[in-house]
Amino acid sequence: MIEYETAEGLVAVRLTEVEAYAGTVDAASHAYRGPTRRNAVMFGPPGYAYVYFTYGMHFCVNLVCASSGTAAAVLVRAGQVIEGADVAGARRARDSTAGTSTARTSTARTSTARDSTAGSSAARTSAARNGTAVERDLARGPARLCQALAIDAALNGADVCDPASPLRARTGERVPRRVIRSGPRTGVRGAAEVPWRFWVAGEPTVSPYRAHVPRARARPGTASTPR
DNA sequence: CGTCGGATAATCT
DNA sequence: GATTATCCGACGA
Repeated sequence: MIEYETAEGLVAVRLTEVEAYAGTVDAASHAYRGPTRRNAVMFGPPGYAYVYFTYGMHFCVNLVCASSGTAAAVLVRAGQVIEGADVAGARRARDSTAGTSTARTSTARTSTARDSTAGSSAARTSAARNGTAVERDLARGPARLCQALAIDAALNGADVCDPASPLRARTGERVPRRVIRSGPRTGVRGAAEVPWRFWVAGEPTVSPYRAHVPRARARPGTASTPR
């Protein structure tokens, strides 16, 4: 489990999906080419958060795993929000509507209905609230998880093993070995065949797998000059 | 359901 | 200047 406590409240996530990165010997790792300013935390002692910013808009969080000098870390990819779903949902709604026309979200005030755990298939009432899907997607993916927890660059280097730290990793219920699956890591270019993505079978909060897609950006010279 | 392209800025060469 | 450990909305079936 990973949890973060702020003035807005506590949000706790039970992890269902992670990815391992092996540092300088792993072509998929940010540490592959040696220490830099960005990956410095990974080369430090274990038990700290390595937070990076990517695609110009997203944060992702790793937990550093090996002792100083070895840049091994685990990317926290997805999980189930088990506490503070209302806070997490408000953050997600806020952030995703940043660019759209609708600035105010009607769901912000009535988000107390998070009781559903039984087999009720109710939900998709009309267009207003589709609570089930929203709840499932709260932390489904590394950037969404950071959004739900409000993790940003300020938390890079945070001590996640200190119980007094606002951001902390905690041991939860043990997952039986046989329900853990593994496969290639998501969206990475180098060492894509290495099966170091791990997830809990059958969990709806596990993010969909996506292979790396090389993205050739629009031509620098042509884009800005309409004619 | 599925695939496709745009957004957007820190980081490294 | 190119690339990116991503997400979202649009569009087609």
